[in-house]
Amino acid sequence: MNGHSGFEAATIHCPECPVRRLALFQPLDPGEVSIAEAFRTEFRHLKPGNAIFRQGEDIKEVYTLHEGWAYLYQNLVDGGRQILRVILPGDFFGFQVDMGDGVRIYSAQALTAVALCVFPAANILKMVREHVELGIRLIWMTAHDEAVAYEQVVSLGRRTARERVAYLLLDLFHRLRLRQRNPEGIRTVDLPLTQELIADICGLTQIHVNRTLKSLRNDNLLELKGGKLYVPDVDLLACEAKHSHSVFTKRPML
Amino acid sequence: MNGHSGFEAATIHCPECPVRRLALFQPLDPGEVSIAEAFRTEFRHLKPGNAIFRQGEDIKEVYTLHEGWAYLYQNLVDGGRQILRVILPGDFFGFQVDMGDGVRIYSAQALTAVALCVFPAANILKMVREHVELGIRLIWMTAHDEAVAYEQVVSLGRRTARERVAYLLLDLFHRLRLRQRNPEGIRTVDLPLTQELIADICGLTQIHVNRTLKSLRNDNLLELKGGKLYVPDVDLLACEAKHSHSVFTKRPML
DNA sequence: CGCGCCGTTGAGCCCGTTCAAAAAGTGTGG
DNA sequence: CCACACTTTTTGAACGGGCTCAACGGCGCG
Repeated sequence: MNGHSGFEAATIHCPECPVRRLALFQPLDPGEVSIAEAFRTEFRHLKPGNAIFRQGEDIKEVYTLHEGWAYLYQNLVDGGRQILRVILPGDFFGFQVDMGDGVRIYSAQALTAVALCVFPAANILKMVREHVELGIRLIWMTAHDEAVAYEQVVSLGRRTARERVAYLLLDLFHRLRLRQRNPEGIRTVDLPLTQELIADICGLTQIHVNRTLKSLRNDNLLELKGGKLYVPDVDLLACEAKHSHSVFTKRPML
Repeated sequence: MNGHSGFEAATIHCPECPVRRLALFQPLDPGEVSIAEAFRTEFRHLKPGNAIFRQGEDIKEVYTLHEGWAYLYQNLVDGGRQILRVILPGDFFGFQVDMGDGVRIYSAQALTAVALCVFPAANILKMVREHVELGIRLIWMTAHDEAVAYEQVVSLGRRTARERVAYLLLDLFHRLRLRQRNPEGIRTVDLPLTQELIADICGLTQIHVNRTLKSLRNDNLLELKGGKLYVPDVDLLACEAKHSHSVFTKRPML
């Protein structure tokens, strides 16, 4: 599912990689991109639900998601969990402070079937020291992730269930559209999230997510069924999501 | 208030700066620290409540807080606000993606009287290109801020009011203790937060923060009065805060 | 003294939760 | 193609944590 089409690891080369424009190595000139490939050690496939890494493990690798959906999350003592970030193709993830001796402070899991570009964590600092521009790129991406995290803090701290769900789906809608050939005309995107996952992102229960979606559907703001998200009017949904400023505008990448 | 003691800008030099061990330039060897000083353009004083920068403004500077308290926040359309991060002496802040042409996505404000080390934003990339280790340090700090933001996401998404307030005060207690000579023995710290500010951090109302503090006080977990926070048993409070893993342990800095 | 800010307390309401159950997919093997 | 198990979605009813509205007390300061 999700259009996975059986790549051979050996046939994927970074310079012609279709998701590269979104990824860590995007700003490098063609000669430098091969640097990335030299550092990449593996091209890995995982099934839906498989763990990529777990809270508490040593940090051995960092990743670029090549295909499919994944997410970062934390488990809680009471059995619940909070999803920290949804990862789409081209997104870089798994980078963390204490890369040397630290452990994972969150887990990562494949949501659909995924293909991953794997880089050894130990090489990252070496890479940065040898190629300063790559270091700057890494600073940029980490700062972007921080900004996105702050946006989620605002959502969870101050927005209602309707606003949170609207904001999440709008965000995903934008990010997915940018990965398409002709972003403008698109009103429907594939969205393999279950209501339970939406709940774990928005800090709600699955049941209340269901009622919230129903309410949004009744107001013709969106339609979510069978893994497809339909948004008739993006501006209307944006209004509902109440994002005072916007991470979408001037978004540096993704 | 808050022990502000009238420094002269000219008399503060980075190599002997008392908060340097916490700051951006901590890992540099003595010779390199003077680099930082060469880039610093100003040592600025602000009064309580003064804005450091505002949402929507161009990004012209980044900062290290030298003395006092400050915080980052976002205003919402409905008049509410969400505090994103509390800044203590030695903390570096104001760095953001799109440093060149972007605008602030959040505001920063002095909570007490503050003293700031100001660096021109335009020089940051130049600095990184000339001193790779400083770039690595910047990656590290940004990744740390991201981790702290994720922790707040978990708090706001999945924890009760009691847990959120307990977690916040415990976090501040830890951070403040680390800035003291003899961290172990300390049970009381200065904490100039009003209940309204705590509410804006924890995503609650001031009234409910009041009731929550009362409840925590009744259980002998903490005492907060007259700008002083007293924690009789850190472990007991940590248990209440329910942080499954800990940003405190293995904390790389701060 | 009077004003403004901050903290405290009470009463009632509402958004989102919990508990419970049924309906509607979805995939698997016979 | 159907039977079966399992996951996901839907709906109902009742509870409760945190909010709103309102009022009062304490404290610092001009």
